[in-house]
Amino acid sequence: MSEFELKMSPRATFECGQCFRWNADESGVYIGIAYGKIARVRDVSDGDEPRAVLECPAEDYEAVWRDYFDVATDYGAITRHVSINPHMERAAQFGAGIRILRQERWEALCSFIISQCNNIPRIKKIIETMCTLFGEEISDGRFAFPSAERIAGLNEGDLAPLRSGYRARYILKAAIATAAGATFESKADLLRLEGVGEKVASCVALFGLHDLDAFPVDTWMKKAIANHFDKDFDASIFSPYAGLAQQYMFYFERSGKD
DNA sequence: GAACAGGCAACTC
DNA sequence: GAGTTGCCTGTT
Repeated sequence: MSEFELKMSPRATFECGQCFRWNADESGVYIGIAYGKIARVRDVSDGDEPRAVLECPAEDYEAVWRDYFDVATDYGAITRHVSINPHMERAAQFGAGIRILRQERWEALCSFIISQCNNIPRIKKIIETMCTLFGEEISDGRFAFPSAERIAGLNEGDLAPLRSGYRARYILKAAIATAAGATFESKADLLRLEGVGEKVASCVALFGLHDLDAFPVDTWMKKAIANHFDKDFDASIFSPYAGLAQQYMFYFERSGKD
């Protein structure tokens, strides 16, 4: 096992609503699974700069985590770009150390289909059940996210234990399209899927395609916009990094620290 | 028991 | 094209 330092805040990154498979243990260390690999991340910040240590096999860092945690992007520069007014400066301060994870496309698509009209604990529960039932076991009791091919071979009855309700049909359709080799390169591509509307497509574009200009608007974002911007608000004021602005706004609004 | 929840699609005017 | 409603399920 090796250790790698990351300039990020685990809490801000994992609790800002972008991912569902990172959970803190009793000592506050986050354990997560992505791309079929498992890792631990702990906060080691001492002063202003958010810092974390990632524990994983060295080969996994090269193969998966370096890109996943987006270490090559200069977040200082793009944070300054979106800090266009005092409110955004405060939001960016509060969310300091947020990184937009480069998640797997299929996992992001499936996860955000499940997210519609659902709260985070329930979304996590459905996803974990799905992984346990259909994912590959990668270590004791820990499962990878199931492949689109595996899900595409199931039917609605197979998905019934997830209790995902009417979303089950959307999950299957997305899995079949993905397994059949459909390429989702943009939000417009995603919008053609049944059960994928503006909000879900924006989330998948931002978190699964790393389109940093995607700007998902849910009820929290509607509140944030209403509270802090004019009626003629347009996310393009943050372009081409509206997605990072969205994460800061969302995380800050939900914190109630405003 | 009814309303609601971090949405979508199909339908109405 | 703006507004309304049904949809599964779990929680309040």
